[in-house]
Amino acid sequence: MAINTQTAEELRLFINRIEALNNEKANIVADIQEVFTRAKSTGFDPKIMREIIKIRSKDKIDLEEEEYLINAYKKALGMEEDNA
Amino acid sequence: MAINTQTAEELRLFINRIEALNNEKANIVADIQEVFTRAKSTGFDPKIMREIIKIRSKDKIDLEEEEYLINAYKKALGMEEDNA
Amino acid sequence: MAINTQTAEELRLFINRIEALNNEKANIVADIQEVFTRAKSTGFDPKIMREIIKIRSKDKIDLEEEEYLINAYKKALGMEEDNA
Amino acid sequence: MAINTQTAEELRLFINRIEALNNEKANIVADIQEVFTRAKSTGFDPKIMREIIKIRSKDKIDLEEEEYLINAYKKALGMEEDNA
DNA sequence: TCAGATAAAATCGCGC
DNA sequence: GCGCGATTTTATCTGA
Repeated sequence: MAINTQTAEELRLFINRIEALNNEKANIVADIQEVFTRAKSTGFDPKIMREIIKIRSKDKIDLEEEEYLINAYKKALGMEEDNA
Repeated sequence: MAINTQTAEELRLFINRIEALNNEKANIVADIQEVFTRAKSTGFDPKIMREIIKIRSKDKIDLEEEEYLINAYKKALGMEEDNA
Repeated sequence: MAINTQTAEELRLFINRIEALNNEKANIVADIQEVFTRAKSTGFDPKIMREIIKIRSKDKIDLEEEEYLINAYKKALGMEEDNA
Repeated sequence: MAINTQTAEELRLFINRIEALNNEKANIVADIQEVFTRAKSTGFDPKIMREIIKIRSKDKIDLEEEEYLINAYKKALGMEEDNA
């Protein structure tokens, strides 16, 4: 075999570590799913919840820039702007 | 073989027809991609364009309902509503 | 506003074109659905048909992929790749 | 407003929980990144490592899938499935 | 920065 | 009708 024992062992450790972290990640993703499911069964709309979470995670400047662009495009297309 | 010639031929025709339609669909998807790419190189933001297209395809009532919910959730969380 | 008449017209053309292509795509998707429906009423199982279509589209790709993976393994083990 | 104090508190808890889990997830993703970076600086190719990890996670799934596809073919040809 | 790959999210269709 | 699984669409990430 062209690869030496030392190197093979290092690779094995890296791979194992990443696979363990991937498992942890999968567990957390499952937990998140479960919270959304419980929230839904309590009567909350998961889609709106995702919207809220997204808004809270984005900083205000980005949101304003995005909204500004949307309004500019709407106006260019002759659509009415948000006035609400 | 357990399946008769007549049936096999029918299946073959259905499959062929679907595969042809899938090809047409793939071509159209590629065309859409190309338009987005050209729009981008002209200076338009594809993400905002997608937003606009989504807004135009949704009817007004759905949008208002969604916005109403978002504001209700924001208020429940002590976040400020959109007043812009 | 940030978008002048010239630019607004360009944007309008891009959006219109994409919306038209989206409509074409929706029509084709509906056609595909209709073929599946007819096939089903003829006695074929749509799920199995989808499997067959998937297999047929993947067969060629899989062979190439397999060769690629073999080379990846070899490389990871310090063996030389096929260059043929 | 449509959401009373009790309900608002429930919503707040759900959102907080999800945001906390999202943070944990982000930390793990950062850890994974860091392992790849260290492995790369040790001389391993991250792309190949990803391939290996993918292969290892798919190996078992692929075997089950292959068997399933064989049955799909048999069924499509009117032959009986394995029931073992 | 950009295209191509990867992962996440939304949508659709089935069965219970 | 509602969750569940599969497909498709969207967003993020990586390497060139």
